[in-house]
Amino acid sequence: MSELAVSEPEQISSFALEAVEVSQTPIERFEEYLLSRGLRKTEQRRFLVEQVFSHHEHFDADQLIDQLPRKGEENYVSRPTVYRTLKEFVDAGLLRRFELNGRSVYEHDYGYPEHDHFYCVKCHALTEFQSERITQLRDEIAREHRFRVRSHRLIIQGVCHDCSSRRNQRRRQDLV
Amino acid sequence: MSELAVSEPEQISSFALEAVEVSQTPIERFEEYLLSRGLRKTEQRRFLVEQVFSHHEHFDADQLIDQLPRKGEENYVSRPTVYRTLKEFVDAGLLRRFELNGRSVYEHDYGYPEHDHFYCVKCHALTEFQSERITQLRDEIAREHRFRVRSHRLIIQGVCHDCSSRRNQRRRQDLV
DNA sequence: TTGTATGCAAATAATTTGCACCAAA
DNA sequence: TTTGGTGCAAATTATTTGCATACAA
Repeated sequence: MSELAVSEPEQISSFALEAVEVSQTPIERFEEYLLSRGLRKTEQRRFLVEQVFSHHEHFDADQLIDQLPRKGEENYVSRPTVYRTLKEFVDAGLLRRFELNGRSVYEHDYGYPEHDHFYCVKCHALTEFQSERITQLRDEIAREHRFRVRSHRLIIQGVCHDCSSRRNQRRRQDLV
Repeated sequence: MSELAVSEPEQISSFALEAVEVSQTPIERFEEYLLSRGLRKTEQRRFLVEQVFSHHEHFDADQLIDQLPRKGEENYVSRPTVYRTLKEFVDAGLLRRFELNGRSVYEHDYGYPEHDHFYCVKCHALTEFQSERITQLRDEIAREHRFRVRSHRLIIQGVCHDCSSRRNQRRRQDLV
């Protein structure tokens, strides 16, 4: 099976990266988006924006739902509404979405710097890194192919430093 | 909705790239894999290797099944067996797998050069390109982060040349 | 013969949809 | 008031699994 297709639930972690300069908070930007489309400011949307932009770096729908109030509790948001709202966030440019191991993973886009990921096939950690060189090279290659770039997604798979150094002895052999 | 998340069935196309030097055909290599694991050479496996390595560049399970014989016809292979066998191909290093729009997409790995993709958000074409510079940069960055690279996956999203040039007038405005 | 492989039907898992009711503007 | 939004239950889609049977070694 490919490295991108492990079946265990993955741990998702990340470095803290410096925030990008933005004139509005994600909340303000989302409100503007709603206004521009004639959509409504509801309790659920307000609550979800807050949650998503206070807690996470990467997450999938289930991880988000898990840390939301349960049915019956205050601020409960149903599963379909979570999915519908995540779509709106992507649409509004607040979140970016990609797929890993068959499920959708979301990460902050608005106010968050461009970055790529290392994916460790041992511990399944998804770790961010920044490199302007990648963007430069990407644009250069796209120019050569007359392709108009909108964005890109790069995941480097392999074994992270932790997993290849502090690995117990009897596993050393698998590490090359 | 993100570019990676269009819901229409995507067209998948590619450039012809030069084959990499290999000492065995995919079929031979698969047989060796089966042998090494004590698995059996069955009609279904033999037929699927042939199909996959004669027809496709990129495909998903449904596209493959569509061009296989139907139930009742000669060489019919059931859906579960197709999925099981695709997994074996990935395991054997014959195919690589990645996810696009929520489904698994497969491409030739064995005997096929390393490459990356452009994904056109207008026509949904997935087009291959080769660049050693990307691999170099990837390895350089990984070294800096002490990450042991096994492979990578890069998809550049945007608008392909065809879609941005021979586009009808009333669409010009969406092209940035 | 002996266990692996296959096909079938059913099960999963993630996500989406239809619809009646609710609420923001 | 009017139209969009929500929750619920059910539907969908892709993929996987249990199990009885078939077949390669």
